[in-house]
Amino acid sequence: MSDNQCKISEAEWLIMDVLWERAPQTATAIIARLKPQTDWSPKTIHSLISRLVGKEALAVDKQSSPHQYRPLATREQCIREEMSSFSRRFFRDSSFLTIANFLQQGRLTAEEIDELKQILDRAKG
Amino acid sequence: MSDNQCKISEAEWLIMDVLWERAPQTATAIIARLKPQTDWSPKTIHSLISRLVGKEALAVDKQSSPHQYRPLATREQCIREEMSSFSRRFFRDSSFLTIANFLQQGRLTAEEIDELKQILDRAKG
DNA sequence: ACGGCCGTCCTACAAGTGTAGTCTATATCT
DNA sequence: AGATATAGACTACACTTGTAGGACGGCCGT
Repeated sequence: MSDNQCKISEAEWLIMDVLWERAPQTATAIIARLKPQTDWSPKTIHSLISRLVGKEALAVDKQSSPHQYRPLATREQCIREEMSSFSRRFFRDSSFLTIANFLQQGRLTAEEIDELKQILDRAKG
Repeated sequence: MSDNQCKISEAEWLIMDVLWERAPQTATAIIARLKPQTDWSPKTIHSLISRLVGKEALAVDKQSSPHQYRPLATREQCIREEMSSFSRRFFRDSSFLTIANFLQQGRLTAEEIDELKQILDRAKG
């Protein structure tokens, strides 16, 4: 049971995204960065940051003042977990079914379709 | 804002899946069906069913006794909502990015790859 | 040096979720 | 018919999530 279960909530992802973009950053910087896309009070953002530290998704550098925050996992790792869990919940863990369904619902340009086919070819080789 | 926001939780999805497989069914039948895959008490399942009725994901036929339950939306509709929300949260609503990422992480057989390419071809035509 | 604003740590509180128990009427077995 | 099991409505309770507020102690500007 070596966890590694990030379990980052929807609101918390916004914080993580800011820090995945650039790290480390202070709370104030994160607040400034999120100002345009959310209407959260700075207090709310502080709370979310604390929770993320609590669930060990973020590390704090308490030496520097104000504290600096930094993600403990890469976005890729966390995304991978989310994708796995999504496949498991909705498509009985079948990558094929998952992708086929996204393909059928997706709005894709001709260029994107070509690019996806190239990815598929590389996957085969 | 005509909702249609199913917002079916993870545990509730198991109930829905049973009824999407076959409907209508009684609580007892659902409980029996879920017996192998969960260790839920029958009470728990009754609770989940009630909540689903409450959020209008299930309809009840109160004429028959015991009551018969039936989904109010198709699995396809609900899955579509989940897929949209997943794309939005993790891939800035880009179908392309979503699919490309699933492709890169997916374990696919050669046959599945070919089939996906066919889907892509049909999508282009 | 003082008044404010901000950083940190705590606390709050409602809604949603997982997981069940109580109570009452009804249906079933013997 | 009496004993027993079940359904269905309601209640319970801890944990997570969204969304803050309060207290206290520094740093910044005047």
